[in-house]
Amino acid sequence: MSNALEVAQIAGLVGEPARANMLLALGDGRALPAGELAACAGITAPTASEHLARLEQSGLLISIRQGRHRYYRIASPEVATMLEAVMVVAAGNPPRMERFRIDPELQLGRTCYNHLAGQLGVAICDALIRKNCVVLDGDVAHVMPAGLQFLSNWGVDVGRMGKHPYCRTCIDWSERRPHLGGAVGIAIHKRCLELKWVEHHLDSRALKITRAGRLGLERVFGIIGLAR
Amino acid sequence: MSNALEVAQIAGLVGEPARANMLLALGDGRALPAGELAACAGITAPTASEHLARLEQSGLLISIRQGRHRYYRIASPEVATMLEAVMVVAAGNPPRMERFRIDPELQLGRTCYNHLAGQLGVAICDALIRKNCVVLDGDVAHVMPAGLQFLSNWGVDVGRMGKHPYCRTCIDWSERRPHLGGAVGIAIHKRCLELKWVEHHLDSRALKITRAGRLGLERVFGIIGLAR
DNA sequence: CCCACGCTTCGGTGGTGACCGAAGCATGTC
DNA sequence: GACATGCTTCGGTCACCACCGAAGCGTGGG
Repeated sequence: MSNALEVAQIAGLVGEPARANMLLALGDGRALPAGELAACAGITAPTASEHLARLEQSGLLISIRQGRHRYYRIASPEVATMLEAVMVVAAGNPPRMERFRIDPELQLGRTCYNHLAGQLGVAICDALIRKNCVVLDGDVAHVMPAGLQFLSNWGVDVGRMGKHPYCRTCIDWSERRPHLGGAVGIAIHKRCLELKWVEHHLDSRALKITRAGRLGLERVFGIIGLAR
Repeated sequence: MSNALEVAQIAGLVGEPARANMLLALGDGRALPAGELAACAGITAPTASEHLARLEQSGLLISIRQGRHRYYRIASPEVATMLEAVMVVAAGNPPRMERFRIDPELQLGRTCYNHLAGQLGVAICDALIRKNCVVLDGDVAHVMPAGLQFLSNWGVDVGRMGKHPYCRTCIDWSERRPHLGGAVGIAIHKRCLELKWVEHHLDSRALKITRAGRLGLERVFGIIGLAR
């Protein structure tokens, strides 16, 4: 069965402490830069780069370049499922490991390196598409004239951010829907913080949507019914 | 996260072609002896022995000694799930691998090295327990006087099989219920063949239950409602 | 335009582990 | 009791690969 070779290859990628560390660090759906993953694994940048390249080539991770950083994330729900299944076995049946699922705390809103992710990030992205403010095109998003106007009215000056990663889409495996990254995504996040629509919770990733935020999101973006 | 070490250890066990071959060969719930697994993997007995010992020690496989053979099988549904999850990733998303589930052909009845397994094996074991013919005790089964009588009436002389592996229980991960192995299990299988209650199907593992078999199983054992 | 920073590529080193042959042990068979 | 069979243990060999330092490349900031 030549199949066993492929199985062994995939499992072998996970079967190395440094790589396992990196994969587990990405387990909550975040995208992390190579350098940080190297630190997680306790190895130097060259070694990490080698590992990450192999993980990407084999389809376990995907990466996007953003400036001089390169963000890696889990490639698909299938990969997440596999990692979870390995964790279940690794934990031994009795102790009954906590699952490799996204923390409920993070499900609603979280930051994905400076921009909004989770259900909130997806909802905002959807709203902007519905309003013809942005148009998705692969992994980039084009901000339409209506979008410039809309965001400007809301207090985000998108006009004078000339840098390359203008507006990108970003998908993590836990939500299978895109949210907005890039400079525009970062600006939206910043504005939400200014308006106190969201506030950072516990650690720096989880976001709490405030009462004002719920009202504002409904009034400005037409977003209703976000899970509590 | 020390957890990553354990994850890597488990995944690393699968991440070796020889071991992956052996695990996949056991994927349909059978129990196979070490020598046969060595052949599956294309390695010599010493190497296979080493691998199998590690797989058992880590809880991926369990083994029973039976005479001078040692039968290995998948230790738990969790392990099977993990292997399946790895196969899904290994196959790449597009080709959509056939699942690591028991062949439906084998679900109803199959042989587990000379004795009956699958739903049929479990049903017979249940019936004998219900009739107070056997009592399970860990991985051995005691045949009660009523059982000697019952089996003798049915045409199986259990009295003069004095060998060690008299009657054992055997659980494969696909059915989570025991069936009978050992000399008694083998004799039952043999008698079913003599009576033409079952016949071998396609390859040598899948069993077909004949019309006479359904009638007989109901009349003698009180077994009804086996899936078609 | 130059420097700082993050990532990648390149060689070279060291340790781990897969593998086998030979010998040993247990079990079943004649 | 002697032999065959199946598995295990033991040593030794070899290949692979994780790892790092140094150098190279591209991007962003001053």
